[in-house]
Amino acid sequence: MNARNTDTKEEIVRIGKELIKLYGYNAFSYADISKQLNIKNAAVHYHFRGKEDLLAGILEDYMNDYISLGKQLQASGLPAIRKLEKFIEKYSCLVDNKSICIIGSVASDYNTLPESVKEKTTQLIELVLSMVEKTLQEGKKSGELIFPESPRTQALLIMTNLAAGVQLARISGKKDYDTIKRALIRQLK
Amino acid sequence: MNARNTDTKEEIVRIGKELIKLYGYNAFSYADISKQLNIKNAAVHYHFRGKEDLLAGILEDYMNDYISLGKQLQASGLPAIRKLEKFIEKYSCLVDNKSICIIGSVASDYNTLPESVKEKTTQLIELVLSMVEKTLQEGKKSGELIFPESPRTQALLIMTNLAAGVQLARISGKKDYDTIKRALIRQLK
DNA sequence: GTCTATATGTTGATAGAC
DNA sequence: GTCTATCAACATATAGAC
Repeated sequence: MNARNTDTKEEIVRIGKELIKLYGYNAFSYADISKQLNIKNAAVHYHFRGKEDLLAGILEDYMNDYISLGKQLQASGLPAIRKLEKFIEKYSCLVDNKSICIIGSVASDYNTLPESVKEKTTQLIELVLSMVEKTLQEGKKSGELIFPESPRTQALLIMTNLAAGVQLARISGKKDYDTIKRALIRQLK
Repeated sequence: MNARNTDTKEEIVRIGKELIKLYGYNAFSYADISKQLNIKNAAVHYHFRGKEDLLAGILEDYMNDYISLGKQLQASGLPAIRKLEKFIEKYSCLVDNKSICIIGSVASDYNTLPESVKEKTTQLIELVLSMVEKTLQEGKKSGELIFPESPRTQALLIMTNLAAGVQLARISGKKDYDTIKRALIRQLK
């Protein structure tokens, strides 16, 4: 049963991650998750005592994802612009799935999030921002990338373009997102 | 009673606008509104049959706000950069009130919004985007503003910087938002 | 015309069955 | 250890009182 437990718990997190990007923290319920797993909604409480514990689990899983992506890009030896393009590609996928990024999702719902997880959202954002910042720094140093702002500021600009870009795309369509994406990359060379 | 009716209805919209920027459409309830007005939650249903009707009212009110702002700026005769700064100032106020912009709010909740209002969100975004676009165009023509992209693309970049900027500010603080704001203005000259 | 008492459904969560 | 029957609280919404 231990194997199955682990499976169920992982499945809950996987579905939770999908739902929070599709609907936001407040707009999905344990029932939405349990239905997909053919169990009762209350069963989710066994794996995650309350919804805020699930949210903490979801955020931790995202942090692991980004740490993993960072290591992968680091090991790839790709030029900085390619690393950034790989990163941006993740956002393009979100658009195709009618989803927004986890950062925009928790930021939009921030005032309603349980206190216990607010610190984790800060950590997640810092993690992602510093990833982008480092890659920009690297590209600037090698002369591969040219941009007027500091790497930190440029990272903020890029991240906000992407985060709100995927949000906008839900309403005004993928065309606007693609416009933003292309302009973004163009401005780095 | 007619005067009082109008008052109550206007008050409901005013409070609704605050709440949707603070918590999002799904995270506020008729009870949150009725408490502030010292009436019962069900009384709100008299003025707005259902929550989606209230949302429609809120969005229409925002459209009037932006049309009004547009006319005001147009009549001001200010240089384009000043007009944009006035526009950006609205976003700085949002940060101080721990709020996000209506566009980011409805975009984040878009997948859960009633079908009847989705078209209105598109109209609202188009309205705001075209306002910014026109001002950019005007500044470019007069040589006052210098930017590499088309006015439409530049408007998309600015709007996404602002929309996600205020979201980010909730979590990582106003400092990051101010950094974005300054970079934004710097890049137009 | 304006608002309240009440209904109905859904939510997150507890206690306990297997 | 894993999940289900059940609950109390809150959501939106209707019927009807004043």
